[in-house]
Amino acid sequence: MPIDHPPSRTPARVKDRPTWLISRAFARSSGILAAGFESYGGGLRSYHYRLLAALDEWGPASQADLGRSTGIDRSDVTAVLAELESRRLVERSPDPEHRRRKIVTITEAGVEQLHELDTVVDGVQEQVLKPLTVAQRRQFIALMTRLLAPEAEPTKR
Amino acid sequence: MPIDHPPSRTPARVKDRPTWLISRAFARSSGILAAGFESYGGGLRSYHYRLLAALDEWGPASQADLGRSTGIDRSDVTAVLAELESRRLVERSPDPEHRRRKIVTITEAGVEQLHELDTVVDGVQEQVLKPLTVAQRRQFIALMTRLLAPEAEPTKR
DNA sequence: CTGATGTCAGATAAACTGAAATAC
DNA sequence: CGTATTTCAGTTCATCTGACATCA
Repeated sequence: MPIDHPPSRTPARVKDRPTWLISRAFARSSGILAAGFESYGGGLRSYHYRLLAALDEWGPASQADLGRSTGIDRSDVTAVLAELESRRLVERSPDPEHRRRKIVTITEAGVEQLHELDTVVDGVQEQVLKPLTVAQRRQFIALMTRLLAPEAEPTKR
Repeated sequence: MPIDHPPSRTPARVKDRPTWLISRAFARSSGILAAGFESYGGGLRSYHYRLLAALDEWGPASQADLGRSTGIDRSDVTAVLAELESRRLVERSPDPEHRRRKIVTITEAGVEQLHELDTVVDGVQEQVLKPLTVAQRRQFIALMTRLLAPEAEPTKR
């Protein structure tokens, strides 16, 4: 019984289970994204971008709060923030009210870096969403946002 | 300037760049999915499922073809297939016409296993898509499918 | 020779786990 | 004491890279 698997297609059973579509879409877009960041250079990656974006949008925060707002594990927040700090893109200072806690602030340089990364991400965006019309992109974003609504959130393994 | 980061929300700048929404959605759904597979036990994971599904839907194929049709790298196909074969879920026999090539076939047991994994994935599905209505799910699948259309495919890092 | 195939050894990014020290 | 925060060490899964021998 010969053989003629279609080139990179998703089986119907998998198509009926959009979890897999998300996963495939992620593989594609995160590959392109990683390539974008890497070719931009500087060794910054998606975690860095997410943290800078959160700090820029919502202002200073403790590391634990950053973890909660970005969905990044605290232990990873610590590590990535240390990298950002060594590049002077953020500053960490102890909270006077809770000396254990550290308050993280984005610097001027951090804001600039964020804007540059924005252009990288925008380029990736264009590639990934190319197959969709403008209206479809709007729909897509709306649906994705709904999927990620906090009420639906409890993820825990 | 005090601090009150919202719990697990996506910054607006990131929201305007749906690449990130895909990535977050993936993190959530793949976490739930991994949990589903793990609690089902047996040590099978997403690659195993993808390969079994492709074999079930499109029939026997060479390993290279499997890699192309599923989007899994051929080196990973080799490894995962070896695991599947040791569980007698697939069989590999040399292609008489190309002695280098191996023809992979799903076994009876493999088909059964696949059906059981389907129920696991269906459960995950329900959780992940809970926030969407039936009509929205249809839309969502359509958009995702379009995003993954083969014409849009060339991914290479 | 070219090009496809299967295999191996290894690297990476994102996510997660568990434990510990510190502070409230 | 219990609880929250930061940090460290280590693991997993999916993915990708480079190399190599085999063969059409």
